[in-house]
Amino acid sequence: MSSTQSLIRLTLPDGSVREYPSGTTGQQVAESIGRGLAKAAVGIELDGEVRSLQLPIDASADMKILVRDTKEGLEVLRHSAAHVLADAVKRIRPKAKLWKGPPVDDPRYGFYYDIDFGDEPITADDLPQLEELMREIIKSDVPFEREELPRDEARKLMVEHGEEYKVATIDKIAAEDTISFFRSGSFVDLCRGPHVTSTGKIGDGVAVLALAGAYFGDDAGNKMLTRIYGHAFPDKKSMEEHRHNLEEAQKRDHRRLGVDLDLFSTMGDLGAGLVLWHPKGGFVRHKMEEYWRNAHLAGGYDIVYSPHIAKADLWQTSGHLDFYKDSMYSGIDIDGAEYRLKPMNCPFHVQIFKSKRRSYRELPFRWAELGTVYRYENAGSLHGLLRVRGFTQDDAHLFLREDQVEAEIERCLKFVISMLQAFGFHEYEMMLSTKPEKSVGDDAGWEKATKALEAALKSTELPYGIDEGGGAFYGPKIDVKIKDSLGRTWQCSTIQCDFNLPERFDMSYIDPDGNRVRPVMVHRALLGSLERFFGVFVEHHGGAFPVWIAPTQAVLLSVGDRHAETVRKFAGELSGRGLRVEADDTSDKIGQKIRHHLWTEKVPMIAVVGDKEVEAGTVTVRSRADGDLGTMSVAEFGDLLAKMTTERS
RNA sequence: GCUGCUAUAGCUCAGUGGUAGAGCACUUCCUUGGUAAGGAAGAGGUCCUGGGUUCGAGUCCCAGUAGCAGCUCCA
Repeated sequence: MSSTQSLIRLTLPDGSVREYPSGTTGQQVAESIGRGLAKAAVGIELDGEVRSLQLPIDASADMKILVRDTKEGLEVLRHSAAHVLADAVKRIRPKAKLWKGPPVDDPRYGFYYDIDFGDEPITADDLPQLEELMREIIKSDVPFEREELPRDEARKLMVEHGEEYKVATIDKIAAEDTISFFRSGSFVDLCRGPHVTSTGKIGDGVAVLALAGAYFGDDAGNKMLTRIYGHAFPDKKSMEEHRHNLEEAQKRDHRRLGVDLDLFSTMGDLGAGLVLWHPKGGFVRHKMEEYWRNAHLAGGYDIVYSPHIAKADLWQTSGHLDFYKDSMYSGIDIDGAEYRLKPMNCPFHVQIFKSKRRSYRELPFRWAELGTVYRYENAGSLHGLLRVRGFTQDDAHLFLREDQVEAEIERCLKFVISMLQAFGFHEYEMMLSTKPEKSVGDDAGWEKATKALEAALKSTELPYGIDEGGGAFYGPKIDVKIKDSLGRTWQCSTIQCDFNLPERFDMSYIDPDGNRVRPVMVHRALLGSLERFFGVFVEHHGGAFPVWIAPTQAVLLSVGDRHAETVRKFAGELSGRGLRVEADDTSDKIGQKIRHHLWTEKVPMIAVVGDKEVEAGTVTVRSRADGDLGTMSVAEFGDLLAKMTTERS
């Protein structure tokens, strides 16, 4: 360390400046400020760089002490927990070879460690033992000691330990970078850090959660290693809350609710990734589509339809066979020509455009279709309704003159937001993706289109991010992510400019001077895939659909058998008004009926009919969301349901 | 596609190489009641499919199919 005892000046976040001898460690600084702080500290930020507490500081800098419950502090905590997990693993499998163990930003897991177990694999049954070992290591409170080694010594150390992946990592570390290790007791791991000062600082909020495969180097061409997922929180209580949240998410899983509420199924003999819509799920989807169609017709769109298959030539011209052949189903021979199932709707809409000569006076065209497409997805990526092989896009294509682009995109984005709000999503994350390295179309076109997208984003006055180089090869795009009731985000909506297809299909319209001019093409989907959106919608509402879209809006319950006739009569009156109301005239007890309809079947409203109600021609209403709504006439109850239906609540 | 795990009643799941089980749901009966489970009886099975080992396979082995967790991919 520095032999000169010069002083360094550290500026803390509150603006105060403290002087220390050069070489003072972050830990010592924290202790000098306060014992409580020193205890909570897990790392420091020095001029914006996160570092370990045990490192000496040898220059003046802005310094922030990271405590365990900040974002940066948690990363250090979780990184250290990963290190302890590796230590635990080596105790039960000394021959295991370590690859990497970073903290991760995932709602379910805090960190993982990728390990090659060779011919001594572990199973899920070993996870509790690993968690127990981690707790022991944490309890023994062994110091984390950081040391730097010259390259050849570092290499030798890892070769001695049989850590071939670590040796490979060392060989990849740039010459000017230092090679550091962290020791805790007898365990040593090549690691950049930062780590907490001792294992005890990790605390008792740790868990070992799951086991999975992961490619070495995250490359599908490489060998598959075993990934162990864990989590670490500042305290035990947070960990318990996390487990509780995982359970809550499980209860809302659309695959679970799909079975429980009899909405849809994907299993059976029809083939993986294909969906059967049962009557109730079909009804909800029907209501979604009905709203969608009406909104499009009101919003200046025309509705078009296209077939499920087309000649391979069309997909050759569009470029799909060149770019996405692996994801397209193989050809079908029809009268000696090859046909393909459609993976997208756009070429058909282009064909509609090309079916006659188009004038500048006709533009813009806004053509929308609920078009069912088929894509071959890897078997392992299929997931309920969220990732399937046959799905319906709420697709539309705009064909525009250049002077219409900006206004149309703004109109589009506003439409996206109103549609998402109609389905109960009110929080968004929007992202503008710009020109990637490989692209078609000239720079001027890209710039104009990107500006038009950005102007539309600005007009919404909502925040958005920019993904530089994240656009498709054929044009820039806006993606909208929605946030659900559990705070998870889902990408559904997209607005994409396309410079490729108009070119490939040689599209044109006639301008005022009689010249042929290329139209601008915009693809957009509001809900994305209906299957996927339905899945997200189910999870967002936990299966408890709002009145306007619920398959059954209300059930009338008879208290005793003598009310059966009246309850059927009342339900008939309400059904006659176009409301989806059923009667439960069975002789179950009222408590059981309420439990069944309101809680198990998640019907939004129930109404009880007993002696009093028969006498007065009323019903006593209870809402799933708002509880007891009191007694009202049958007509009033009908008005309430009708009002909720039109207001989409 | 890859790694690992799983497949028994409508659902959730027990099941030790030797006669197929439970809870909930369902049907019927009793109960006639007032806002989150009244009682009794009954019915319900291609133990995923196909091979193999064995006197004998739901159970062990192999393959396929489907699902789960993750990785890779996602126009």
